[in-house]
Amino acid sequence: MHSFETTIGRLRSEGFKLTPQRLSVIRYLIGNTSHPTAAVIYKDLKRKYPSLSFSTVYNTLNMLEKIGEVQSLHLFDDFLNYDPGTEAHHHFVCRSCNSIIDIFPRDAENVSLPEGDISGNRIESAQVVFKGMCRSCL
Amino acid sequence: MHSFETTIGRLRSEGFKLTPQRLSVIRYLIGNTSHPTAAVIYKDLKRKYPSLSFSTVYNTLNMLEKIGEVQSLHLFDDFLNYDPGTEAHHHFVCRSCNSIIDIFPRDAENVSLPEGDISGNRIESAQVVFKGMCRSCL
DNA sequence: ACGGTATTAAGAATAGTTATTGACTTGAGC
DNA sequence: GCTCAAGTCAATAACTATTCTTAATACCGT
Repeated sequence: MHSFETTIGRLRSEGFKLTPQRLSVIRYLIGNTSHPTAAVIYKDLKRKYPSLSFSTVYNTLNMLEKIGEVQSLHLFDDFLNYDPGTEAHHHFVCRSCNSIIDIFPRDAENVSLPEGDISGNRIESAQVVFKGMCRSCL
Repeated sequence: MHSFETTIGRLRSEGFKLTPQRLSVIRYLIGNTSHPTAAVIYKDLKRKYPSLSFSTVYNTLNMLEKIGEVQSLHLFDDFLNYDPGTEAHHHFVCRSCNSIIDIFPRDAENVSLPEGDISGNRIESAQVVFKGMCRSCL
């Protein structure tokens, strides 16, 4: 996710209106590395915006995903986690505490993935999901 | 997934009964590289077993997953695909035809993943998902 | 073959996400 | 600042893949 200013600039230029609800979701996500679910975002923002509805959270997340400001992650069976990371990166999922940890290329020197094509199929993106025990649970 | 004989031997030794429904799902999956969904398995087997129910397909798949004979894949938003591959491998998903292609280590010499730990987190498994255009759609 | 018990079939239930609806709000042009 | 069309909001209904429930059935050791 880009800076607050850049993000709302992008929304404006895409024709989206800047509502307080949208701005609050954006503010919530910027710099957030916890990969929150829609439910968590809703619960947290509900305190400040008691009239906030679930649909608005989903609508905003889907809008942000469409313009590439957030990414939804299917790491668990029953819900999505939202990741405001823009830079390409991977994820580590702890099987004990279920936390999701970003793994950036600079921390993953041993990760090397092919580019171009593999077995004749053209690669456009690649995502690695590591599973195990996170440093806090070891 | 192992051979038919090995797989039913494992079921037997784990105390599971060998019902025609289970055997039909196992036969359907062995050697199947199409990564079928539960719905597809159900539809296909329904012809031979008109009384087959959806729950039985799910129950059987969950049982097979529990003993490690199949793996469920969360590659799409709304459903799971089942993979009878036992050997560790990765996947390529075509954004055009949505097909899922197995990528085995022998075909992925350029894929190298860390072992042991990453950023202090202990890695127990790793899954790579490539997305792009498959050779048939190029 | 029998009996105990796991499994099945059918349908209801669940839960996360999406769609619908009708009232409201935003913001561009005057 | 005002008006109005376009778009958004909140509430709730709908959707769908998967799981659960329950009574009836079928497997398998004896």
